[in-house]
Amino acid sequence: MRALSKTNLADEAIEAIRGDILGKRWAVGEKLPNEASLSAMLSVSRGTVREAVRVLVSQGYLETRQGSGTYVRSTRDAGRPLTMARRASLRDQFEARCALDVEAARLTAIRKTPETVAELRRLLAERGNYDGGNQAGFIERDLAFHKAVIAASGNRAMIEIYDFFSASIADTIAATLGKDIPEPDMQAHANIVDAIETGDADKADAAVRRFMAPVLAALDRMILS
Amino acid sequence: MRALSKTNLADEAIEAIRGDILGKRWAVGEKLPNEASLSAMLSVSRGTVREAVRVLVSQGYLETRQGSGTYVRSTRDAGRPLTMARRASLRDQFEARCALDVEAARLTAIRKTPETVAELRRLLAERGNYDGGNQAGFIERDLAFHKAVIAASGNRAMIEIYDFFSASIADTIAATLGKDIPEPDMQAHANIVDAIETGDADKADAAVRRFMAPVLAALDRMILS
DNA sequence: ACTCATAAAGTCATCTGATGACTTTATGAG
DNA sequence: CTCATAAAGTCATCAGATGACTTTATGAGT
Repeated sequence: MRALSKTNLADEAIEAIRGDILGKRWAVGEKLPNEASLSAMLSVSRGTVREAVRVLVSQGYLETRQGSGTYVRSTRDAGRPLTMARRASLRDQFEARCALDVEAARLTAIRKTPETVAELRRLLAERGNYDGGNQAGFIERDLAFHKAVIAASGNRAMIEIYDFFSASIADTIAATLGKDIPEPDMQAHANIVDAIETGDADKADAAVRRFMAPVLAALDRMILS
Repeated sequence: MRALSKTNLADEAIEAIRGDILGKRWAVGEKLPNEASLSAMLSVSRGTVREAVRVLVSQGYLETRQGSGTYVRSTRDAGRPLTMARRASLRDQFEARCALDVEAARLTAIRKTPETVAELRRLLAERGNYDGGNQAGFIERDLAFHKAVIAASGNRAMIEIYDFFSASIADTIAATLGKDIPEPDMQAHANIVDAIETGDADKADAAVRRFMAPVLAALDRMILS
C-alpha cells in the first residue's frame, strides 16, 4: 500500500521505531536495543539508525545517554506537531489547502448570514486587483479574504488547519515561485461569494474548484519542469 | 561560553544551522552549502551534519532533495501544536475529517491503480460487518480502511492531518458517545471503492458524502439533545 | 543557430570500519 | 565486605567509499 510514497530508509526507520514505541513494545524508561542491534533488526546501517534515533529524540520520544544506551522517554503521541504535514511537498500542502477551501465554502454557503456575505464583499473590495506593486501586501489581503471564507464556515478545526498550511505556503510561494503563479482575478473571487450568497453548496464547491484548478496546474508545471 | 552546558556536536550543529535559518542568512527556497561544505564550516564530520540536517527537516525548517541539495523550507518557528484544532468540538473535528475523506477520495479516484483498488477491497473484506463483538477491534479495522483511501491519494499532508483528527475523534467517541453512532454498512463502503475504481472523482465525492451525512446528522442530534 | 539525447559533474543516501568518550559491570586485593 | 580498578558495553564522532538521483555541459544532427 505504500507503493505510491517513495520514502528513504531513515524515515522508514523512524516510523518503525516510533511504531514500536507507540505500540508499547518498550515501556517508558526501558532501554532500547543498542545501535548495532537496531541496525540489524531494521536492516539499515548504524548511521541510518542514528539519524532516526536523533529525530525521535528531538521529538521527545527517546533519550540517549552516552555510554549507557537509548531509552524511551514517552509513549504518548499527543502534541505531535504535525511534522510530516509540514514536510509534505508544497504541492501536497496546497492541495490540502484547496480541499479545505472547497469544503469550507460548502459549509459557509449553508450557514451564511447576510452579514458574512457583506463582510466577504468588503474584504474582496479591499483586496482589489494586483497592480504590480507591493506583492507581500497583496498576498496578505488575498489571504485575508480566503481566511474569512473559512472562518465563516464556523468550523474551528478547519480554521486552525487552514492557518497551519497557509503560513507555510505563503512563505514558499512568495519566496520561490514569485509571480509565475496565476492569481485568479476579481471575477473568480466574486463568483465564490455569489455562490455562497445563494446558499447553494454545490455551486460554491464548483466555484472554488474552478478557481483553484489553474493554480494547481501551474504548480504542477513548475514542479515537473 | 558554553562551557557549562555539556552538549554534543550534533546539537550544536542543529542550533548553528537553525540560527542561520532564523537569522535569514539563507532565504526561503535557497540552497544551503552542500554537506561537505557545512561539515567544514562547522568543523564536524559529514555524518554529524546529516544528523543535524535531518532533525531540522523533521522540524520543517529544511528540505532535502537527493541529487540536488538541501533547501530552506521555512524561516519561521515551526512546530505549532495545533491546540485550537484539538480543542475544537467533536462535531467540528469530525466535519473536518469528512472534508478530508471527500477530497482524498476524489484524488484517489484520479490516481488509483488496480493494486490500490484490490488493497481497498481486501481491507473492506477484512473489516466485515459489525457483529456486536469486539467494538474496539472493529473500529480499528474500519479506520484502517478509511486511512487506506486517504493514503492512496498520495497526499502526505492530508494523510497526516487525517491521522491527527482520527486519533482525537476515536478517543472521544469511544469515551463519551459509545455505540449510538450509526456505522455505515458494507454497501456504503463498497460504493466508495466502486466509484474509485471507475476513476470518476465526482462519483467518489458523492459516495463519501452520502456515506457521511447520516453520521454527521446523528452527531448533531446528540449534541442538540 | 537550434534541438535533443547523452555524458559529465554535483549532491544527497547509505554502508562499512575504526577510534574516542562515557557508563556500567566484573574483578580482586585489602 | 569495601572499594579502587580493569573490562565490557554503548553512544559519539570521524573517514572513506559506493550508489542513486539531479543538474549542467556537451556535441552531433538538423
